[in-house]
Amino acid sequence: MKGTKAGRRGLGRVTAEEVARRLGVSQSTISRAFSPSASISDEMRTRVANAAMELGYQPNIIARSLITRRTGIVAIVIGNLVDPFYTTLLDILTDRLQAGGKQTLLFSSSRAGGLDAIMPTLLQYQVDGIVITSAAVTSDMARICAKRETPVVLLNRNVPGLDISAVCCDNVQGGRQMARHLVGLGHKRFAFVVGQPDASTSLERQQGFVSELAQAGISSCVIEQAGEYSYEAGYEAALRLAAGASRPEAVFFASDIMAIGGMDAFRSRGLSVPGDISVVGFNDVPLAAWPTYALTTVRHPWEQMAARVVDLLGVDAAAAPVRKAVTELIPGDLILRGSTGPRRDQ
Amino acid sequence: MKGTKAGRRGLGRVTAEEVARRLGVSQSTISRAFSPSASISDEMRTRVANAAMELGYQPNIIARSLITRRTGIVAIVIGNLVDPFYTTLLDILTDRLQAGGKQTLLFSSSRAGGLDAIMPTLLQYQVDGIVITSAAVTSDMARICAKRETPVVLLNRNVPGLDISAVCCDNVQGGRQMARHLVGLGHKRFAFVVGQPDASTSLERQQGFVSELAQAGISSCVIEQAGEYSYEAGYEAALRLAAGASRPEAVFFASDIMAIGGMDAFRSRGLSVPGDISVVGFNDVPLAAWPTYALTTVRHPWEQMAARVVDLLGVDAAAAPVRKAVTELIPGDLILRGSTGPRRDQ
DNA sequence: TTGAAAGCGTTACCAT
DNA sequence: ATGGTAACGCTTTCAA
Repeated sequence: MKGTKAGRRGLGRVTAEEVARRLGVSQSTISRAFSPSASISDEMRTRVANAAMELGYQPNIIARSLITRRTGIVAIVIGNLVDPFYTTLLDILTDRLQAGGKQTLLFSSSRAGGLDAIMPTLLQYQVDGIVITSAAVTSDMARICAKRETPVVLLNRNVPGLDISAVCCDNVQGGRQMARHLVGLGHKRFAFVVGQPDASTSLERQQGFVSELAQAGISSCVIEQAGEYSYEAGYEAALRLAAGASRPEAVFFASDIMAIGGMDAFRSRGLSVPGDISVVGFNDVPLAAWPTYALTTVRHPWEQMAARVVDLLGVDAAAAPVRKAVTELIPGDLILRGSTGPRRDQ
Repeated sequence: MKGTKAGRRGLGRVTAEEVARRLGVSQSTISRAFSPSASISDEMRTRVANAAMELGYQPNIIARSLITRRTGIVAIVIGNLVDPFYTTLLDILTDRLQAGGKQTLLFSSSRAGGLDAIMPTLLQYQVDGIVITSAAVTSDMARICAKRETPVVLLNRNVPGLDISAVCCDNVQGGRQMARHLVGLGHKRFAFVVGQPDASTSLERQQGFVSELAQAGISSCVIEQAGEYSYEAGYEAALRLAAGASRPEAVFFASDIMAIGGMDAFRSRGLSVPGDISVVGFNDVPLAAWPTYALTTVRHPWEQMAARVVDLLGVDAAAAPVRKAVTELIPGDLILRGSTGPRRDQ
C-alpha cells in the first residue's frame, strides 16, 4: 500500500509528504505554501499552515539548499575567542547575519591548525559566504572560492594583491589621529608597541603614527615588539619600556587588550597613567571604557564594518554577489578618555 | 549526448559525477572512495583520490546528510558574546567539537528575541545536537527535540523537571567553599550580589553561600540585586553596598564579571581591596587572573564540562545518543588570589 | 570489487 | 491554482 513508504522514516522528523497526505493534496502544494512568491490560494495556504503547525512540520533547509543552492549559512573564521576584539566582532556580525536570515558557522583558526586546515571542511558545507577575520589567505584559496562563486570577505585584514574584498578600519588614519592627539598634549618621547609583527593592522597603525610624528618634527619613536595581540604580551612589553633608559612619555599599543595589559604593568611599577605616562590603544572594546582603564583609543566603526561585510557577501538580496573585489577603508573615531594627559614638566 | 546533464551545473562546484566521468567509472565508485568502510580496491581508491585532487572535488556534506541523516553540525545557543564567561565556554566547546569533526552553528539568544525565536530555524538545519548555555527551555521544546531524537544538553543551567540532560558546575558546593574561605579569614559581615534573579546559577551559589555561613554561626547576609550578569550591574551594586549603613567586609558576587565591576566601584570610592573589603567571584575567566584584579574565585571546570557535553551529545561515535536524561554536577576549584584578605581589626 | 538504480526532502518546471 | 515529475548530489541496497 501507499503508506509504507513514509512509514520507514528513520527519525521523528515530519516531511512535506506527510502533511500532504494529511490534507489530501500533493506534496508540491505543501512546498508552495512555504514559498512566499508561489501562486497558491490564500485558503490553501492557511490550511497547510494549520496542518504543519499540528504536525510540527518545518521545511528541511538542508534538502531545500540542494536545489536552491543556498544554504543560508555564512562561515566566520575568527582568530581567537579570548581577545575581546574578536568576540565583539563576532557578536555584531552574527547579529547582523541573523537579522538577515543567515546563520553563522563558526571556525576558530588559532587552535585548529590555521586556515588551510579549515578551508576544505568549510567549503564542504556549501556556505553562502565566508568572512575571515584573521588568517593568512593564500591565492590558492582565493582561486578556489572564486571558481565556486563563494564570496569571501576579509574583515580587518588587507591583502592587496589577492582580488578578495576586504573591509578594514583605516589604520593609517587612526595612527595619524593618535599622533596628533599625543603631540598636542606636548609629549616628546614616544613608543609604539607592535602586535603580531606580520599583521597588516599593526604595521599600518605604526606607519600612520610614525609618519605623522615625523610631520610634527618628531623623528624618533621607540618600536617595541610584543609578539602577539594579548594582555600578557602588552604587559611584558610595557615592563621593558618602563625599565628602559629613557622612558617614553606616551605609548601607543597596537590594540586595546595590549594597552590594558600595558597600563597594568606601568601601574605595577608605580607609574601613574596618565600622570607619568600616557597610554593609548586601538579598537575600543568594551573593556576600554571601564573607569579603571578609561583608555583613549580609536573606535572601530563596528556596526558600519559589519554592515559592509554583509553587503559585500551579497546575502540579503537574491541578486548576484558583487563580482569585483573591493577594499573598503572605513575611518575610525578618536575616543578621548582618561589614559592620556598633558606632558608633565620635568 | 550524455555530457549535457552535468553541463548545466549552476555553480563552479565539482560533483562526484564529474570525477566519475573523468575516470570512466561509476559515480558510486567515487562515493565509495570517500567512505573509509566501503569495499573498494586500494588502487581505485588512490586513482579517485588523485582525480578528486586535480578537479578539486570534495563530497558535498549537505547532500550526504540527506541520506545519512547526520549533518555534523551542532547548534550552540549562547547567552551573549560580551561576558567573557560565555566566550570562554564557546571557545572551549567549539574547539572540542571541531576536534571531533563537528561544526558549530552559533546562535545568540540575547539579541534575537530569546530561544523561542531561534529554536524553529535551528531545527530546520537538522543539527545533530543542541547545546544551550543560557535561556529558558520550555517543556514544549524538550518534547519536540525528543520526538526528533535531537539530543539537547543544557550547559550551566539546571532545569530539574524537564528530562533534558544538563552539565553544570556544582554551584552550591562552590558557594559553600567561598563561605568557608571568607569565614576562615575572620570576616563577620557578608553580602551576596545576585546576578539574574531567575538564574539557577545565581540562586544555587547564594544558597550554598548562605547556608554555609549559617553553619558557621553567621545568620545574616546582605542580599543585593544586580539585575543582570554584567560589569556595569556589578559596579552599581557595589556602589550601593559601599554607601549602605553597615558596609560588608566580604562580598561574594555571583559571577566574575560582576565582581570585577564591583572591585572597580569599591576602589573608586577609596576603598582598598582586600584591605577594606574582600571581594570574590565565580567562574575564573581569564580577566580574573590579571594582576589588577587577582580575583579569588571558583574555577569552572571548563574542559571537563565541555568534554561531558560532547559526550552527552553522543556526537563522537556512531552509537545512539544517550537516551536517559542525566544531570552532571561537576565540582569547581577554589582559586585563592589577592582580592581576599584577613579581617582588619577596627 | 564494481555498476545500476532507488531513494533522502525539497524546489521548479510543465501540464492541466 | 494545483498535481505530476525531474532534478539537486549524495549513500546504499541489489545484481553482476
